[in-house]
Amino acid sequence: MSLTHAPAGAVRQGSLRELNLALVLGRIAAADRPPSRADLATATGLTRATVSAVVEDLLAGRLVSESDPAPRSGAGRPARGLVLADQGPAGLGLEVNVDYLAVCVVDLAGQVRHRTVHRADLRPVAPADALARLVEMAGAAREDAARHGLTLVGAALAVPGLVDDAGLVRLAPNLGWRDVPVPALLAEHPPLVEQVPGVPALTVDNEANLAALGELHSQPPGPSSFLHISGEVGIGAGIVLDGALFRGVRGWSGEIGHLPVHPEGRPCRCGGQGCLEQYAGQEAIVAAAGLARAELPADTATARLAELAEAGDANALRALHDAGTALGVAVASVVNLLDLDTVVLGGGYAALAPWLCPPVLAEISARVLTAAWSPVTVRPSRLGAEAAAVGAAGSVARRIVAQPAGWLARSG
Amino acid sequence: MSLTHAPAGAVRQGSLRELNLALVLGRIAAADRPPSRADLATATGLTRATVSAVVEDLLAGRLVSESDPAPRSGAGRPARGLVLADQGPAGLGLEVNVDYLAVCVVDLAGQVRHRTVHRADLRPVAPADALARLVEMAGAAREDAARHGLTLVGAALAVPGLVDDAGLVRLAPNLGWRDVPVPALLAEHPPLVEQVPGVPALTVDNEANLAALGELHSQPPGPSSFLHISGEVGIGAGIVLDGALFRGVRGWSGEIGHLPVHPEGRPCRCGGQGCLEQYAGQEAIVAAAGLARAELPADTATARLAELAEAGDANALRALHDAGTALGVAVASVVNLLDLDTVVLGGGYAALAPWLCPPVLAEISARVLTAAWSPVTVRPSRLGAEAAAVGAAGSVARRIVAQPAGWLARSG
DNA sequence: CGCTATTTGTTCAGCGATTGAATTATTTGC
DNA sequence: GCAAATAATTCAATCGCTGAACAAATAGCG
Repeated sequence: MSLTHAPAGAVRQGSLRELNLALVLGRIAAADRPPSRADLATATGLTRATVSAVVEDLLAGRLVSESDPAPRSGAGRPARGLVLADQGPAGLGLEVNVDYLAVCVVDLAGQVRHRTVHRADLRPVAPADALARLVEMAGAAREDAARHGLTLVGAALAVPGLVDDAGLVRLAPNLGWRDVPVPALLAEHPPLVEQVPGVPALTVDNEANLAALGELHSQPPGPSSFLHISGEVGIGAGIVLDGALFRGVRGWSGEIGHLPVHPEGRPCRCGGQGCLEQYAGQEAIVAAAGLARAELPADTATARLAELAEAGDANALRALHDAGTALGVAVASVVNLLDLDTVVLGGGYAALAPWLCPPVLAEISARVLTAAWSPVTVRPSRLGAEAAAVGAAGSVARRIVAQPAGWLARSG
Repeated sequence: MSLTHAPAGAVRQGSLRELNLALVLGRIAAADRPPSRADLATATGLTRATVSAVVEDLLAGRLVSESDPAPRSGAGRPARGLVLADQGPAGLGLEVNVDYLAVCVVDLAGQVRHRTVHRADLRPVAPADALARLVEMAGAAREDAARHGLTLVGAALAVPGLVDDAGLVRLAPNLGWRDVPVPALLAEHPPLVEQVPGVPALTVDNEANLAALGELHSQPPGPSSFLHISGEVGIGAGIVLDGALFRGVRGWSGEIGHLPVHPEGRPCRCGGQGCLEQYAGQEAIVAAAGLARAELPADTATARLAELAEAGDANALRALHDAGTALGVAVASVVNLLDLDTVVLGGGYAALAPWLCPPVLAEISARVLTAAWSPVTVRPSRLGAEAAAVGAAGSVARRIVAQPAGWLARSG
């Protein structure tokens, strides 16, 4: 229903080809079967002649390759199928979290081609040292990628905190980071990726945002608008609207953990009262289940909760039900506000989804005016704990698909 | 930070001109002074030759006209200023509300060129009859517009309720409408507007959404992302993100009135509990202020409240403060979620803003994590009660600006 | 008053990309 | 073996942008 947006800048002569390169490549990426040139022509509205010319450029630039034709019945010359190349540009995903470092490489098709996780408590580690370790892991990842014919063209770093436009980590409370200038710190190491026009060498983003992007680009394709909630010690959300992450005016959207669910309730360290985090955060659930915190390292708390709930432990079940109800109140607010029909429970919530979903759905159906006309789906995330790193790498790869001209200009 | 979006469809030969027509016209519309062709060339990145050719088309199509040059110091041939034409296409805005019908005409520049309001209690009137009256008013508006050289190219109707994609009014509780097929009812009358390719003859939308669009296009230009809250008997919100209305998956976004602000609080007719509407809706404020409802027609309730508050009536002041606090809890949720920096109080709230803003701001600063880094502005709406009708008409006019090719194809 | 510098706007040959029709390539079905 | 059908390419024509040259109009200055 919204007005079609014109491209932001001028539409110059050459832009025409750039736009059609992106259009055709995007179609190839979105197709569930390798499309032929003729398929692309009918799907895009371009003529076959134009599609052939565009595809020739894409083949020359090694962004797509020809594959076995999609099976077809009837007479006629057989088609040649087109698929995203499994060699060529790829994205590097980095993640610093409370209890692990992760690095991964994702290719154009969204496949994870490399993954390394290094478990360690990062809270006592200085930011510069944590990043240095990450750089070391990334170096190994790059070599591995090169052996598969992949060239890293950009990196994205996920951190559990607020990041500003310049990549400065303003505040990552659970990590103990404050005002960490990530790009400057990484600039002291040799460059991780090859520069490509139109692809930033490094972006830094909130973990919840990148996890949502990971979910968006996971296979098979899901809805293009949804809410992705990362339930860890803090609770963050990534809001995907019409296939694009919504970042807000300053990039700080999705702070669902501080939605007031009991306005006169428990005080929160954010200064507010009755924030969701105080009722559905990891620590709150653990406390409500009667577990001693000392004997529960952060990274096993959800596993332990799931175990207890599976075994029918009454305290754990009650704690999860109450957390789910609080979460449902917050989710009902979001759905009333944004009219989304899909909510994905990610991070630590993914493993607890069997117990969280019912109370969340109950609150939604009780509190959302339009739920009667169209149901809301609540389901666990597809990707595991490393959704953010995969989403980070994927966001780089997607950028090449969305703007192939930069890569093509580079490789001649 | 977001990826630049390519146009949805194919970029064909002629699309290039279409896009540049929209680009140049958009610049003329956005400029605060009449720009010259040279200004447009530097602003858009196109060459002066291209801009001249594009402007020639726009002049021929009567979408822009030449005006006195913008004052400039220094030597050189004087520029010819370009402004949006005050004759040519215009949008028709229609509104059915509980206690009035409104019709208005807005030209390309966003100026209101005609306005008619007909006060009446519409609740006992059948939808078909209400629409028939509106058509009659629209006929007069069209004649008046024609005398000013304006051609109506599309109509938008604002209703206080939920509307689906096809224009069916699923539910307008305060009006007593349910499943009213507006397009079909209007099709029985002679057409209101001239058909132009790319401009729908009629769109039906929620009043809160269109009021937000009215605010977006009001002069002088404000922020491109904000929340607009229409506080009437019900409370609706229009969410504007990056200069575009966000409608949600099914077009039912902005139901802020049913955000739970006291999850275990008063039951709401929506079936939920503790909805904002029960604490900050018109009826709730009136009741809290101790006013007898019988002696207060809906359309004077807010005026009476403002009067009492102005006079220092303790009950009214307390009622407004409590309502503002409840509203602030809901607004804090929205700001945490979407990271907006501007909240506009519209509808009945506009007149009550002096008393509502302080408690709203207090809740925001207490509950929004990022408020410390960047303040949130809360202010009353600029447009009056007919914001929705003006926004409706303006949305049609803006569509011509965004897609001038359709109009130009029509008028040769 | 006349000259120069400066800025605006137009003209025009050139060029890149799309277009549509014709052509070639390759397979199925009779 | 031949006709029909579908895929992909070739090529002259056309559309719209480009860049440079040119014409128009004014202020500043001697």
